[in-house]
Amino acid sequence: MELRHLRYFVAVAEEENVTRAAERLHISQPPLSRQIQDLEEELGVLLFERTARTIRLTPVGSLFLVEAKAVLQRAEEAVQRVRASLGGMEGDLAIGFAPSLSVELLPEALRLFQKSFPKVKVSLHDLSSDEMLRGLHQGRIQLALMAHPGAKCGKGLSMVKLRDYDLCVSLPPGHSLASRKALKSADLRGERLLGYTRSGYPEYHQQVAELLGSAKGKDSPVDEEHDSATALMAAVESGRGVALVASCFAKLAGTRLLVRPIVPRTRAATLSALWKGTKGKAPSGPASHFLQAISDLAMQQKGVKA
Amino acid sequence: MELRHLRYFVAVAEEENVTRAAERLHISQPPLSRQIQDLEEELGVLLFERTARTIRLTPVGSLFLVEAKAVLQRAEEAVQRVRASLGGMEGDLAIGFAPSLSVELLPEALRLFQKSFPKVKVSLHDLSSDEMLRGLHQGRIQLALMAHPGAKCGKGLSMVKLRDYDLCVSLPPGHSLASRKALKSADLRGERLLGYTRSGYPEYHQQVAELLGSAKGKDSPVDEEHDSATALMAAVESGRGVALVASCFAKLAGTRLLVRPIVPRTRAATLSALWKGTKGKAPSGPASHFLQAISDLAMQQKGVKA
DNA sequence: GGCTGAGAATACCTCACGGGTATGCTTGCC
DNA sequence: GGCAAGCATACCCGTGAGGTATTCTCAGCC
Repeated sequence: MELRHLRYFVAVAEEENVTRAAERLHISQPPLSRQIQDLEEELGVLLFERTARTIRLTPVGSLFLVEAKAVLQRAEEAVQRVRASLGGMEGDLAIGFAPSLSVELLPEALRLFQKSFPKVKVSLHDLSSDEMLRGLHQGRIQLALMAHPGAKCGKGLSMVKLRDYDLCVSLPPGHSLASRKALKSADLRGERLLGYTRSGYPEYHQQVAELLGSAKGKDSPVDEEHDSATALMAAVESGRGVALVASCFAKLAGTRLLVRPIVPRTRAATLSALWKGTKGKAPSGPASHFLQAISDLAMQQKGVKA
Repeated sequence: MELRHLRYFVAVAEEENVTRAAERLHISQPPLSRQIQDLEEELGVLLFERTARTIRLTPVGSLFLVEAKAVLQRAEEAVQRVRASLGGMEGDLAIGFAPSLSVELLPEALRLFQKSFPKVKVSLHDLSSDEMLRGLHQGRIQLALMAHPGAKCGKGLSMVKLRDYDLCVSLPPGHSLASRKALKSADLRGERLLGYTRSGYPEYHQQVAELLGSAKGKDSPVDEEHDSATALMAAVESGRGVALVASCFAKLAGTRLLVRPIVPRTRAATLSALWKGTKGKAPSGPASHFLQAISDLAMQQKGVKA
């Protein structure tokens, strides 16, 4: 029996659903089923009652849930204590970040992290996606917070999704659509559309094209391209048009601009964390703790939203 | 971090010697070194002070030793509790055993086991080595206690060594060599030598031949062959000669025969436990607990001897 | 009752890593 | 200085954890 078995068991027990538990653990469903079966065999005990569509703890399983949590808790404590005895971890941590996407998570995560590891020197670097990937490979940054890079992520890097953001429309205050709580894609007909540059944000353009089609009879529905969130914000503020942005743009814009959700909900972007190392392996050093902090936070916010 | 890391760490910390710890864990030294390094890296803490020839806990390491033991303890407890909640494990356990070799360990191990698992029905089967191997494959026995089968163990079986036994000479009381505390191989010159059958115990014959060479100018130094310990005992008792036997024969013979060690010490046989399953994997069901009990006992007796 | 979709189990494959062997490196000791 | 004890490094191999594709089962629905 390994701690892995206990972590997996707890996830399944709490979700009462193997598929969801697998998502939470960032593995796929079948291996999780098998690990649970292995655990049951090793213990010689049936932990779950199964029907074809449901899985629920047996009484013995409930007992073992308490026990398993206690063991994991104790293991966590052991690690904490030995780390604490060093007076907190020291070291440097360089993080690359996409400001517009990470605005909701990064500041709070940073605050949490520095509370636990005050001696770690964190440096933040506003970089493009390509720069981040290069920076990771070259070791100039240990962690990157950026839009999900899809398949082109390259070898030697690991990744977790942190948070999905939906598409929204950003308007200047006083705009004719400002009174609406939510907007449909049809509402944008006739509006001058501002957006990010196609070269720097290809996924963004794909999403926008899917939403609006070639309804406007052009290659791209975007009439004017800007290369950063701040530039886009200024352009919208100046009244040159409206912009399709991710929901977290709202936080960035503060009271300068209005942000209205698109219905039905459409994915704009996924904030992911990347680091150097073979897939599935946690980063080393302070980066692992920062990742822990920001994932916890993301999970928490997700829970609140749901 | 997995429980494996903690088990390994505890072994190294307690032995203060990677090589010995590896033996105790039944793995080889280099992978153990690596796992310890992995653990240190993951914790971000130096657990051991190393010189080229020694390895000793750092102060932090000592702290973590306490913690690691506590975690393992807690995990063990978790398993015990959930098993206990089933009112103790039930089931059947068929064990094949070589009476002469297992006489020192088996009765005591059985007693310990039945104390913890009173509901398990244990059946003992006095079998030849070949019968045991077949029995394991066919599932007629779940565990075999027999002389170490060397390479010819066959696929699909796992094995651990439990205990080594040295060669001794068994004499009838009143024999001319009876007054000696220990015997050298030269002392046996001129004695009529009784032993086990060559077909049933090839390793035994090899050991004996190595000890005595062809000093007696024959194919084998053994003058008379018997196919069981009880037969051999009767033959020696009747005064037909002396027998080379494993040290545990003493327990079997009680006061009927004398048993004197050979110096220098020579390996006679190794008692091993075998079961069905891929290598390195513990047996399933009650067999795993019986194995646990008998290994613990063997370790303990070894400790006393050393 | 047949159809469909949700969700667990099964089958089979892949590759990372735990473990093995061989070897190197350091140092205490005769 | 040669030797041996003992940890680390280099490299190889097989196992098994995890992935994908598929099947199986049943609840809900028409």
